[in-house]
Amino acid sequence: MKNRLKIGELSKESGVSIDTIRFYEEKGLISPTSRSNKGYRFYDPRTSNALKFIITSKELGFTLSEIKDLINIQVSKKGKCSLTLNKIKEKELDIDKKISELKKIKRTLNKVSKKCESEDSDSSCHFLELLGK
Amino acid sequence: MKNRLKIGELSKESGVSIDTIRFYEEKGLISPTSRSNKGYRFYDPRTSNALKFIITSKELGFTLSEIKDLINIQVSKKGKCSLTLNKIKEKELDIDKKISELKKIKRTLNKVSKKCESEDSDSSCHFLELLGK
DNA sequence: CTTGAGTCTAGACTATACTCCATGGTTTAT
DNA sequence: ATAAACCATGGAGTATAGTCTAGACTCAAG
Repeated sequence: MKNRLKIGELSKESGVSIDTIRFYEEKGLISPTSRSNKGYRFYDPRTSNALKFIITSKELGFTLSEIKDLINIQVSKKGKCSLTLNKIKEKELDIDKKISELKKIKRTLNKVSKKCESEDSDSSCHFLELLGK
Repeated sequence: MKNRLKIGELSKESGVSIDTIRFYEEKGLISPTSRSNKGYRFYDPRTSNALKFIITSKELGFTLSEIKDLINIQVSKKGKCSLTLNKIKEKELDIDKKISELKKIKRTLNKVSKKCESEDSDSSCHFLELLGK
């Protein structure tokens, strides 16, 4: 495994387009570890994991700006994190909320399936009516 | 409680702006149950729940088009759902995936907190390096 | 019965997150 | 050494999801 990748190689590794990689750099989410003397970007292969994390997080409803905050969390010496512990706890609560909302939607989908599979189903019954019941 | 709301009342109930309500109507997510003879929209108060569901779902990373699909799931007679059972099962799997990704991020945040709180924390340690470990 | 708040449509404008050129320099394989 | 493939910058264009404005109509309270 190469220890540094050009942008096209990183793109293939991660599945993220070259344009998008440069766009994320502009937005401060990732950056090349160095540049060639002619300006070519060189990346640490682990940047591919960072890109996959970005894609996943986007699918979970985080904005690029929120993802940037997550990526930039750094453990600092003597228990003083750059992003304070309180902010981290806040993010954890956000995530708990998301998980419980997803579970609610899942329960509703499950109720719909069950009703659909049963014989006594009722044509007037609607997703929203089952939600939260 | 009134049994029909004008758009401004629905907006106050739901916390969603009038413009956005009309925008969601244009996109087929919601609609007024009737109109006055002069064209004023009248809503069932339950539309407020639909709007709240839209907002929550957006925060979970669903697009308006996906939310529209969810809202329009209808249980139909004799076990034949308009959105087939297979599609519903697919959605359930999507949701399971989301939940497990969220749990992974939460575990990582938790590791960061723990490391920050402990004395042996290491200034070079980074969110992404803790992710997935 | 007027006046201010609420509503209508249509269309322009904005933010976020890309995506696609154009133009020009660089690397690499033959 | 030269063509094909790759990379750079800058700027224009697109999709999604709103948000705002203009100009006109309607409703409700004093």
